[in-house]
Amino acid sequence: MTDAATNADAGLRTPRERARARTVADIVRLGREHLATHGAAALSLRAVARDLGVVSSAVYRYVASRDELLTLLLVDAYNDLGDAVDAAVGAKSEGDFSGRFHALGLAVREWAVREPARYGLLFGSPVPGYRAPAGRTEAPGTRVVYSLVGILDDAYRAGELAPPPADAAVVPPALAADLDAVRAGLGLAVPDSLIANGVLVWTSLFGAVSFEVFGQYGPDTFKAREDLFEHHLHVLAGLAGFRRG
Amino acid sequence: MTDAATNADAGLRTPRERARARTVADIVRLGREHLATHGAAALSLRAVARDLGVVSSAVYRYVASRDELLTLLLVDAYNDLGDAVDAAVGAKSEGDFSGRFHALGLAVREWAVREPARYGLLFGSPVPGYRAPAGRTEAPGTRVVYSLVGILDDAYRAGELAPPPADAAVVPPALAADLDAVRAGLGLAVPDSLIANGVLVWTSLFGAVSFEVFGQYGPDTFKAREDLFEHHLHVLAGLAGFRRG
DNA sequence: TGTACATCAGTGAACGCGCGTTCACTGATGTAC
DNA sequence: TGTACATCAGTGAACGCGCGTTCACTGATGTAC
Repeated sequence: MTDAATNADAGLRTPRERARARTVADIVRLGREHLATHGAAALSLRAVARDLGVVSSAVYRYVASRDELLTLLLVDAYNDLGDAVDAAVGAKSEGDFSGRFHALGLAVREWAVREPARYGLLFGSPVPGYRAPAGRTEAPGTRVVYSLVGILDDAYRAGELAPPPADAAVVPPALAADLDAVRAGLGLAVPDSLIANGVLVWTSLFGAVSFEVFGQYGPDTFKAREDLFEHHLHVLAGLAGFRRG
Repeated sequence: MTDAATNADAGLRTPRERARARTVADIVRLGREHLATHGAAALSLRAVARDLGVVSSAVYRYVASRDELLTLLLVDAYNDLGDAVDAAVGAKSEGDFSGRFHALGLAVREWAVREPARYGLLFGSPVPGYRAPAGRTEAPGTRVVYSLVGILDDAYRAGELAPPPADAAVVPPALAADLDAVRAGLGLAVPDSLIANGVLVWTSLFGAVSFEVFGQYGPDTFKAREDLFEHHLHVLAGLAGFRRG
């Protein structure tokens, strides 16, 4: 039994409910595999039905449409990535903010390299014609960035983040308003300049991962990709405000 | 007559050759529009033929296959972006390295915002099942990064780039070998640590643009997107080695 | 405990659609003598 | 300058394929009395 099926079974009474949950989990798993080999745009309910050994109309018992399957896969992928990041961050001690930051970055990269198609679904070009339904993907989709924000805010409160030099801390008023809203919405203590840098660190982390996963570096230029990424993480840590150490 | 058709006509003698070049340019233009509205994975020769007002088999006179049309569109988009970047950089005086750097970044973002689908084709998830043929996309595909590298190397030679602090300049040997190969291949003067930072600046620039274009920020969080991007560019300039100014 | 009924999973056929690509063909445009 | 021939653009039909989704249906599994 797969982990997904085990999870899906939790708290379900009747055999029918359990069988149903297991079938939904199978559909998600097969969709995942299909995604990995053929890409999101080519994801097809009929192909999933074939792999499931069932006639194509039967999957409509479990999934209302192709778009809903995509939503399930999106949520599944976000949670898988979120779990990987949480596990890596949680393995570091609570006060080791810099260690947690590095663990987060490495976990994102590792997951992306291991799951390039699912990473592409989450962070690549949007799937044409698909719009995520309101309220289904927001929570799982923000897990990583909230974890990152949490680490930086905790580090700041603990006095371990150095604010950027004054001349680099100037933020235009319209942007300051956005950043204030972020701070208020998430209950943060970090000042504007560090939030702004944090956003850059966030986008840069995913930019570096995307370039590697999407093949922008070309096949030969960088052989020491782990080293390159770790160097990037090191520099980004400095950008985020961590003092050298 | 479109610009593309004008360019395609250059140096062509006979009316037939000119008509042919104009038709190929029309096909590329229609493919571009199709791309913008339906995405790369949905790009279809039949749809292009319909828009061209011609039976589907007729386009095979001009384009050997769907994959070749994709290649044409890839090259077309790379060159369009490259032209936009060259124009923006060229508008700054030769010695204004920092200005050139900012112009490059802003031009990339502006082009991407104006052409999200083509940007996605170049920098999003790879098109499933498509592999660029060797030798067709490399040159146009490297225009922007070569421009960036040129600006940074020129600035370094002019003494306007400060190398990072010694403790941030440590590069592991395997990565140093990659960076040495880059330096030798491109005839650069910049030291390892600045090349490494330059790679991060490059990926971060596209990471920031991709987050904005692919909708990762969410619809509401940042209203002052130009300000945010300019702030990022400012910080990235510092990372690249430009002194504050 | 047994029976009548409701619920549900899965079938198979069908609808209407779009796709890439091939092929034999018609007619118009260009070229060589 | 006129004619015979070659080249090329575009047609229309066809091949075989896959897709999402609907619908009436059969049988098996569960539930209420």
